[in-house]
Amino acid sequence: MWYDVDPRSSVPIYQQLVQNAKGAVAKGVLMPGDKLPSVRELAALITINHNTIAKAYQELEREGVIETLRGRGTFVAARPESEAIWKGEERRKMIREMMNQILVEAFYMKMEEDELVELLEETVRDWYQERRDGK
Amino acid sequence: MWYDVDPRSSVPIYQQLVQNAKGAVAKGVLMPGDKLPSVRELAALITINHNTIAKAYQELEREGVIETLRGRGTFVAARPESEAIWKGEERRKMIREMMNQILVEAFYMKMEEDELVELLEETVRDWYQERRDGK
DNA sequence: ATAAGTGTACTGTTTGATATAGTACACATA
DNA sequence: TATGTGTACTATATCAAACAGTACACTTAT
Repeated sequence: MWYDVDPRSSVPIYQQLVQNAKGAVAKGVLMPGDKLPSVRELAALITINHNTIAKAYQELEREGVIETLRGRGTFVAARPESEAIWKGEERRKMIREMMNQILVEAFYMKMEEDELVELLEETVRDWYQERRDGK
Repeated sequence: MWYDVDPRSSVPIYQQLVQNAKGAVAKGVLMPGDKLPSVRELAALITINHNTIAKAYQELEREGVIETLRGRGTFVAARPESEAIWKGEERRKMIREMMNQILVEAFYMKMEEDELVELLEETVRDWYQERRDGK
């Protein structure tokens, strides 16, 4: 499930939840309007403190991935048509940083320019293909 | 300089040093055989504890980026012709994870498949171009 | 031989983020 | 009215990161 988590990982539990949820939404596993487990429910499911779940949900809401309605629950947000600018910038920066790391690691793997371009293109094609196929 | 660091960043200082050094070597700013500042020298330069510098140097050596010679100093390593397999795997895994994050962020930016492929290819081309030009 | 400079290895201590535990409140819904 | 929702507290424990200080084995230049 998308909320599976590794408590022994060096990456914080709440961050794992954020990444997993974002990934699940991006891949179409979670659809806009879908209800997420309540903080206490999910806390019981994966044996994690409900405050930790809440922290993850709050970050997800900050990023516009989910919407929370007091007393009702949390739901996958509808993707906004025109996104707030600062979030676009935040994501642009993230992509630049990730790409830089990839380039450096590729260098140490002695990867050729064309080889890397091919690998990245293939990865992107596959990912969008899987998404179209419903994973 | 490659050893510039932000003490207020959420990413640990020693990790910043590792990333920066790897990046500098990959871009050709640091060349094989170049001598790095001694741990105490660099510690004084950027006002960081020398143990923190040592920790960064040890990680860099573990990754095969630098070589340390007792009593002599630390130097940028010559790139090995055939790298140990597990390190290749480590880097392959890193690239996969980075790519996944890029794909997710691109999704939230409503980026089209072709658009993303183009962006990535351009980034790679530019990076290798800069490297050829000596930055 | 001596002194200075190298990485390394300790012993402590402090700080901040993470996670837990327990409780409480305001809100929505059945 | 009762239950379930997110949220907000307080308090505590744990761990990695960073600091401070010291010491040792090694290399090199004086």
